[in-house]
Amino acid sequence: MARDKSAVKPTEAELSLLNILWQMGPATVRQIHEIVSTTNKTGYTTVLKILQIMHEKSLVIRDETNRAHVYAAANSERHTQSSLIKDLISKAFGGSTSKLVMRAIDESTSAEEINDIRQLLNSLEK
Amino acid sequence: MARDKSAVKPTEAELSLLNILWQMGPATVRQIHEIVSTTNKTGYTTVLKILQIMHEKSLVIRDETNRAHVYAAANSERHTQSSLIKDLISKAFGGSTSKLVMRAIDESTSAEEINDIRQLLNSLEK
DNA sequence: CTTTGATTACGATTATATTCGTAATAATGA
DNA sequence: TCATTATTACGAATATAATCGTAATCAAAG
Repeated sequence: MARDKSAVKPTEAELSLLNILWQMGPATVRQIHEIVSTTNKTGYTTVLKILQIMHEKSLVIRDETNRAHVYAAANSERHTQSSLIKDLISKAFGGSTSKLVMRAIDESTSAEEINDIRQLLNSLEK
Repeated sequence: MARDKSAVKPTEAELSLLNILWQMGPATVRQIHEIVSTTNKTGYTTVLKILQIMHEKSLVIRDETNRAHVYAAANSERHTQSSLIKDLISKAFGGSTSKLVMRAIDESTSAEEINDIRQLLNSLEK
């Protein structure tokens, strides 16, 4: 049976490519690899292969019109972030969002970020 | 070179055993397996093997005084939760805690949980 | 002491993730 | 056309994770 698309969790390497795609928008392997190689030594075909696997998993969509295929994230950054958080909340926080938030905020959290969170809470209906 | 202990991230199977250990306190393989088998069909030796690997990684400590070794989590739940969150924040939220909190709170978050979070914010110095 | 049962140790198997070399293919321009 | 270059396709190698069967070991009961 085919795995439910929404249940697909990107691996670490896949997530790093998604981050690039969310930032750049649709891009070729070459463009993506250019960014990747600024921070690590991963080879071109490695990036290509990961993108091909991501395509099989429907984590990215691919425009094959031109010789150099153009890849784009299949899901929004927001959607993916939500699913990663939900996963972590269920596996490490007994399903409690507030416990996660309590752990997320610590001495290293800047006053600015705390303010942002305060404003978010103020803007809630509940 | 040996991997930095604090950098060891439990795998999914390992985290599920840690959850049990945090809840039960120190326990034998048999006790742990008993809990595990209420929710899935994992065999006894599988649980044993994972615990042995966790011991090598220093994710658990082991009391070998008796025939049946007694395992306990090496790090607190709090500490582990913090490190898992920091990891997620850096890999999926560009290092921004407030972005994570914003995604964590959604329509499915209960009013109680929101209140808990409000109280946490009120109790902060910043 | 010896048998029986429980436990740990070990190694093999399977699955997934990551990496990259080489081959095949397509496009370009000389 | 044909050689060169860029790109994708394919398959293999390595690493880690997860699983479990079997062997070795130990302890308790008889």
